[in-house]
Amino acid sequence: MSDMTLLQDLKARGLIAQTTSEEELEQHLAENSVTLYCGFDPTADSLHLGHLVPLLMLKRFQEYGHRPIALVGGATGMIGDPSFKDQERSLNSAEVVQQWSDCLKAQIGRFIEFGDQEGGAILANNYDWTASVDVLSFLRDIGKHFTVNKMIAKESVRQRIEREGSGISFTEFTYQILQSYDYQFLNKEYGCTLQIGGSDQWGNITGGIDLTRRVNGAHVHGLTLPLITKSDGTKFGKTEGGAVWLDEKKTSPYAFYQFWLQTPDADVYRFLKFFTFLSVAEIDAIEKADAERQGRPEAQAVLAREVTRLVHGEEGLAAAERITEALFSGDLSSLGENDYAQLSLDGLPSSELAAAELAEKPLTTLLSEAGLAASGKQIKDALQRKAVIVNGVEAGVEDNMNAPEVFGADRALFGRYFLVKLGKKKHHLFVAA
RNA sequence: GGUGAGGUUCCCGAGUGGCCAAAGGGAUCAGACUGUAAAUCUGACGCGCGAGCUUCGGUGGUUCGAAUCCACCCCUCACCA
Repeated sequence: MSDMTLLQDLKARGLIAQTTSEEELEQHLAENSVTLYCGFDPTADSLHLGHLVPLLMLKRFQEYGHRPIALVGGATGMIGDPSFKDQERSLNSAEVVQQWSDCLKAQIGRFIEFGDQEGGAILANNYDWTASVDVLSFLRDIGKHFTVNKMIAKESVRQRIEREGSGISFTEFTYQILQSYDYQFLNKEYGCTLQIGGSDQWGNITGGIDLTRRVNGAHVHGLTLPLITKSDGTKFGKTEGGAVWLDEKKTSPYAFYQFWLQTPDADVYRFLKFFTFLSVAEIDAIEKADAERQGRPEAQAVLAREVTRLVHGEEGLAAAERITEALFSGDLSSLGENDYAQLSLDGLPSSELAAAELAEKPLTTLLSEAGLAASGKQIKDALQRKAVIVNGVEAGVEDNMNAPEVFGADRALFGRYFLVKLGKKKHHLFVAA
């Protein structure tokens, strides 16, 4: 850790989009062990990469001696945040939100140190203090402090109000009040004086700051993180299969590792600053070394290693590296029988192969069912381009109806394994039943 | 409740009786080139190995033939009440 202040470090990493008065915040952080919070609404049964930056941000604050509160939005998740969404969202049932909240709680626990010690984090759920508030109290005690004029003026909902072809329900419109109430409550209850969130949360955060001042008479702060963008303009955090999740059951450590390994050069140094705890100086050194070397940069490997370790631990990282080494070294013969069993345990996609089915199933069906492509058409395309390799042997279109031979016992490794490669990066292990 | 504008394949967006599985763009996937990068070029892109099958908010109807015409219904938006 360098002798920079926290804010200076965050700034150097490009992790600050906007803050309330920077001098005041700097001073506040210098003089106190600050209690801060960040909310995570349960919109799925797992957090995904979009949540990682704020999550790590809480950790960064904790490392500087501050106390984070991770807030699970059991209440706000029932309403739906309209901020910069161009469409009204459908509501999830109470049971589902409840269940998702529990999932998030379990995940968040892995990133931050919880407990009673100095700086020990707190895990909260806004459902606990929101659910019991009755409508009249809500309207009189909280709603009275908001003017609709101001609420409408917020950029985060303006487009929904102005834009033709959409609208906003009263329910979603009320979201900002609910979130503001959280801040006010946490300030009163835990002395929380800083809220952080994505840049889309600025409107909600300032709403909470105003409410806290009005109700508690306290001067509190806000800080937002930049939206993570990719240099080519496509959305960050998506792969072919959709979002990259933090839950290892939804995105295996191997897939997670691969995601980072494939980071474009143009983004990788920025991402190192966002997603790892390596110091800015160290990252700059890597960048410099990469620039001087010809060929493949080191940065992606470092990034993949660091982030995978953060999210999946040493074991997850080891598994991911084992598979990567086995599949991309180009040398299948180095793998022993046990290694194949381990591959599937480590999270390489795999499935069983029923010999009886081979005769009637074309490869297109077989491989698309295994998840190597979304449809048989795509498999066909790959076959035509010689992009399907089974245990090192190319399969072409003419083999399509020839599964019994392609997956013949004589071609199996150790009598039962078939490693199928589609394209450069997709692998699947078939095990003869 | 009234008036007007709309609902097209993942997204945007053409298409107003056959030449439409439906232009164009984006996203995505694969090939070449590379470094499991970018850029570029090529191909695919509703489903099906195939014959073929199922789409254009919904349901009926007109027609040899409908995404395109008609009726009713559902939904969205805007303005008015």
